[in-house]
Amino acid sequence: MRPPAQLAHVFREKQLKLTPQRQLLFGLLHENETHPTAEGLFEVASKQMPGISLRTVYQTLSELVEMGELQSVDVGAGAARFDPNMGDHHHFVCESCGAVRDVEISSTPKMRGVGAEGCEITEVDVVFHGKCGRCSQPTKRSPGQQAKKANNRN
Amino acid sequence: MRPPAQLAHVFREKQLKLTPQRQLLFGLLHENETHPTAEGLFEVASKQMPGISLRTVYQTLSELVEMGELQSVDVGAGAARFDPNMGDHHHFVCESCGAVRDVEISSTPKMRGVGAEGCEITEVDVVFHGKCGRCSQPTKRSPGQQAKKANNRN
DNA sequence: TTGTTAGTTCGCATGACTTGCAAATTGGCT
DNA sequence: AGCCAATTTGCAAGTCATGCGAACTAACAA
Repeated sequence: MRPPAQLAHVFREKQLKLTPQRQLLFGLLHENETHPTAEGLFEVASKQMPGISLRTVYQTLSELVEMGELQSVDVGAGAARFDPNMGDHHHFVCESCGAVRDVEISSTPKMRGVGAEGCEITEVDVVFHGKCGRCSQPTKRSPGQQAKKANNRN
Repeated sequence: MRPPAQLAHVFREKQLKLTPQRQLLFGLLHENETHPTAEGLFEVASKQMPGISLRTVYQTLSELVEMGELQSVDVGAGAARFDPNMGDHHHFVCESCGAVRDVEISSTPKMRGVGAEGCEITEVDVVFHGKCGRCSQPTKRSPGQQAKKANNRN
């Protein structure tokens, strides 16, 4: 993962101004492994920069995604998650505590069957759903991260 | 895929009334391979039953999903798609024309790495993005189904 | 056939998440 | 210091989906 130190370089390269908001958000993202939502990142950012706008968080996240510095992860329910890990990986969602984890897979799946030949595949998204190690072991204490809202969109 | 003829059986089994709206929607879904959205299904249904409510379409789709007769497919952008194919399969989305197709994969991906052992996986969703055969061959005429809205959520 | 009633439909309000817009502000340069 | 285009911000608006209650009806009984 690219360290926060290269933030200035990243923005300048794209002719974007180095504002305090962007510095903060970029830093928070890279020290955060929880795949936060825009709202979640906003809450964290607000503690260090009380007046920051949720609109700015959305705006900055979109820019970073466009710049290829960040990926937006759709886990099938609720708000988009943001992930600074741009390497080849996929995601696991604990349906019990809501945590989202990066995971590697044994091999990238291939399409089979009629019609599969003519397609140009540009991206493959794999999302595993289930219970994480903590949530599937009820004898131990509950995990730190809770799913704040059920958000059963699907 | 279960034929529409079993509709009455399916509903009765769950103590649900066999209303004209449910009959229509169930039938439309099973003769439709395009993975329609609730809105799309509503438009088609409206032609055969002018007064039908979009609310009823959402309601019925939710019921069918809960009954395990239908699956809701999230392709990462825009509204949920509905798929009567409950067999083991995944999806391909053409980013050019917006079409969604069922696809089989060579093998279900497995999680690897630290922490992967303790997890109980209940579902694996794979979505391929790219260009379908028609859209990747510009010499032929354009496909019938167009993506009505860009809906760049991600 | 008619009556009863719990299950349904429907329209509107509301909610979650995200983007559009324009005024105010500010970073980067001279 | 001063300029100006980029940025931030708050609010309105958009998309997709669900909550709610009044009106309606399928299914069963008499």
